[in-house]
Amino acid sequence: MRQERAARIKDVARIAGVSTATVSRTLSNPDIVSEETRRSVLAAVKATRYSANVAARNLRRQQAGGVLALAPNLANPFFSEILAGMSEALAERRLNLIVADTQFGGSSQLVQYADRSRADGLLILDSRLDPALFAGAQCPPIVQVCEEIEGLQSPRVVADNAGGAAAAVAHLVELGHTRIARLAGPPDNSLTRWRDAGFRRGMDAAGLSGRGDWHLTGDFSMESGRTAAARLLALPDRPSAIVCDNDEMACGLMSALIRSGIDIPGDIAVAGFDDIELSRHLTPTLTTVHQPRRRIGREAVRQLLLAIDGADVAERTVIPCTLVPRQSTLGREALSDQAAS
Amino acid sequence: MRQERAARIKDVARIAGVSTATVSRTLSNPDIVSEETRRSVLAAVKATRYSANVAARNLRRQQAGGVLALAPNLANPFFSEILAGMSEALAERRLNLIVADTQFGGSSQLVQYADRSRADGLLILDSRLDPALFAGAQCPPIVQVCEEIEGLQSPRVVADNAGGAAAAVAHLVELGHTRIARLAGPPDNSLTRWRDAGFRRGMDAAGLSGRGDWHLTGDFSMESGRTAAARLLALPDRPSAIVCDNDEMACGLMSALIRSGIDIPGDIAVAGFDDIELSRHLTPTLTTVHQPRRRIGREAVRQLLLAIDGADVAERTVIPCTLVPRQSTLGREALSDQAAS
DNA sequence: CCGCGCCATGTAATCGGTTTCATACCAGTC
DNA sequence: GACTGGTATGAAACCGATTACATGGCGCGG
Repeated sequence: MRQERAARIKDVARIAGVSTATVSRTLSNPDIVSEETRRSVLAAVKATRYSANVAARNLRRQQAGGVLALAPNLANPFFSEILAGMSEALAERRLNLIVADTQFGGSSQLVQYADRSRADGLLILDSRLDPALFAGAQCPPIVQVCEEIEGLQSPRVVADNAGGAAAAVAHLVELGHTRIARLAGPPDNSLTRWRDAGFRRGMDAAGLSGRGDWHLTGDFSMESGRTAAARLLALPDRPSAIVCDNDEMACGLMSALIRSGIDIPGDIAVAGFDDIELSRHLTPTLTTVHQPRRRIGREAVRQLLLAIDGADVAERTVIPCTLVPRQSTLGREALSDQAAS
Repeated sequence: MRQERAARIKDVARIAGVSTATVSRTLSNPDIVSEETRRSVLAAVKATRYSANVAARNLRRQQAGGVLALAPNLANPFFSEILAGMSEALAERRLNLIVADTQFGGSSQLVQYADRSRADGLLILDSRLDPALFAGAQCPPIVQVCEEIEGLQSPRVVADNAGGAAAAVAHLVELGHTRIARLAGPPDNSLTRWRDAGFRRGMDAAGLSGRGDWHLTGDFSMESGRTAAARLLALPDRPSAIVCDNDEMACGLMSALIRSGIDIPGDIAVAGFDDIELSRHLTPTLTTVHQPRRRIGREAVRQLLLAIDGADVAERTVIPCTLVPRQSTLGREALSDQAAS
């Protein structure tokens, strides 16, 4: 059994007794060839196990055959479900999902990604990228996902960050809290800003006013949640509840508070944001705002495909979030049977 | 400002006053052109913001410019760090990482992935795929990662599953346990088999013998861990420790045991496998076997690149694992200050 | 019976690079 | 001064598909 070269369209044409044009037509648009021709071409395709050369097709069609997702840290599980949604949506259109971790290679490597021949579209999940990277005329359509880059004009698909934060406040208010603090993310981050707006909206709706010394800031890491706990404990006048800008910080905060003998939610109720897998396994389980990540990924692809096809695209698509009440606000008894949910 | 077409190599050549061949040489092999020519070509490249068309280059070079990773479920965070390692290693060679979720598209879509023109290599992380998919002569080099497909001959990069399981047993033995049970994965899974071998090796080394009724089976899900707990509790003669084939099952098992009033590790010590992020946040934190996932990803790429370059490749590369002792075997006090680690 | 139009198909241009082969030039050697 | 060898470069083939354009045949209306 000799090592055979892959069949080319010429081989198929010869075997089927037609021209290469007819083979191509049969495969991409079967209806326009006659029944008989179609049969013999398909037979030849099967016999030769022909499969079109992707590079040749892409060259002629002036396309790349794939979409590139730029994420700040692939190892972060927050992204994996978004990527899964993207992969799912792209598979329907037979487009590849190419992923790149923006922390490797530096901008010298990144700049070449903004190239029509490399990707038919860009899904940007990292707000720290320089908008200038995508300014060239060769840059394919872009959709920003979750985070937003100031100064980069493109459609965005984001979670309802404001609505989610407002819902968290409303939930606490409903439980009787009036002394509500906030552990925010970095001030220049778009997520922080939207969640900030939602927090204030929620407070206003309840007739409450935020207090300056109850506004803590972190950097989305567990460690920063831990250090925020120390600042919280040092306050002369402690809040009865705190809304955190993500689950990691909430987790760090909770574990530090618990170690200091604080009861959650008895002394302080805690709410997070994102609903990462971890949240339902903490002790106590963490009340948080769920982002439908798979759906966000799918929707981002949907918008990108629209843009690639030249259709009108919503400048901003907002995906609703839902509050998931758990023990960190409700207490252990109320939910003991749902610990697994 | 009119919408300009991207510059082609011809344009660069004209501006620099040389042929396209010289431009191509200047960019891919600068040393073989004269100093003067190089300068004028590079100036023209900069002026036109020229960037080579990827499809054209790939077509001529008979390559794909990327490597495809096939994973069973992208949303599973276990894979994300492996993918991050792959992405990192591929970036050095300027190869794309294309990811595909094997649960979408079915095998009709999958079969076309095994094509040299689509990917320069395949990284297979899913052992449930049909080896026949990769039997064609057009199939690019393959490396199997973590899991192994029986009947698919190719290099493999796997964690030291046997060694890890043996280390878990040794750890329990050292703590004085002699009555050690096992919660295994699906019997036909390659991970289960290797961990099984390691478990027996560890037991043998300690002069212990496994008991048939202490061998439970699950499917790697938390739910199956939960149902295993019921079977464990129903045993007339309970073990003092149990080694689980992954962390998810260990997690489900622990939460069900705790709800039944069992103390961990007082009544039963529990060990897992994988060291997923969750493990260090459970209560009690879970003793488990850490797999260096990023390194596994990097190593898999290294082997694949060797295979692509036609070099000799180890048929099997085993990456060492390390046991991470935590509260579920040591008790809470012993490690209370390390809860964060 | 002519001519129009449609349908199925073939011919050949085209996509944009890389690389082989040929050539011109120059320095060094006898 | 002819010859050799090496270096820098250009002309053109080539990668393998898709598709614009051309063509031939056939049915049908006038």
